[in-house]
Amino acid sequence: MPELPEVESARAAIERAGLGRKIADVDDSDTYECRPHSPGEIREALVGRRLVSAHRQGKFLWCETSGIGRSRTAGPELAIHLGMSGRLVITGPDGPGGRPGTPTQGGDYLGTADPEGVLDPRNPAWNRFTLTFADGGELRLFDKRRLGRVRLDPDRSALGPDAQAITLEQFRHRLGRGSSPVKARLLDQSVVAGVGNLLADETLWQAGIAPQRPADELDDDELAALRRALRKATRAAIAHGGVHTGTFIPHRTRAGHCPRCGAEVQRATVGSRTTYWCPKEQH
DNA sequence: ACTCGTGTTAGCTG
DNA sequence: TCAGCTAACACGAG
Repeated sequence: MPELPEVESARAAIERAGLGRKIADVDDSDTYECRPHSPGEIREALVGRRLVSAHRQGKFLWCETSGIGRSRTAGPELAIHLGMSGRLVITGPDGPGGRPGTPTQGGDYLGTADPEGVLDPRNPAWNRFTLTFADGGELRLFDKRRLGRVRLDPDRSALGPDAQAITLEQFRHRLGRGSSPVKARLLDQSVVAGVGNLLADETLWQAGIAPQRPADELDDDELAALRRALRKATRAAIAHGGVHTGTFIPHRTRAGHCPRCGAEVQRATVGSRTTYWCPKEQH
């Protein structure tokens, strides 16, 4: 279930296994995830091109594409947002014939085990978008809940600096403004890109700051501590393969206890999202 | 059986 | 302009 770390691993997988392969066909018939493009529009734009680079800003992922044939004119950017339930599946040149869950030559199935075989490309149920490469392999967006998005030439102008790359000065100016709860600021992708609900709770817990504090009441030291905690939590989550590996996240349950002081964690809605925090350590 | 939710966005209201 | 809420998406978990 994607937060920033899963998006980064998807980006790295495209870089490792998806670049340079010629696009022979595109299934963009899901009018919801490919909206506002009409069916066939993305296929028309991409057939004959290759993905040449993969980028990420927060939870937003996009690829640059090549010209067609010897043309040096670059193609459109292809953006893929995983939403809340999307996963990328990249298969190797031996394509759909590979056994489900088994890495195929030259590519791999992303994510972990697939005992039910739902990632098998022959199971069409939740495949929302597919690039078929000339070598027979595929890059697919697999998304049960249909919250993902695919689009050409995305507008990134409203996206804030990436959570890992944001400078202290940027962070102070963007985050420490407004009367909203500081957690709402953290979750606002136009303020800082990449923080989801779980990562926000982990970060606030690490920094010892209560989620409902008005953002403009935080002093410089608290904002610095918050940024430090954000970068640390993000880095750790990427290194360990997901935000679930955080210290506080496993204790985000009813009757959960703070892993440091043992106090019972509080639960409330902050910034329209379910929020857990330690009332003893977060102020 | 029923409620809730790791994300985003459009649209509305104050 | 800012801030906050709701619906939509569609399924799994508890």
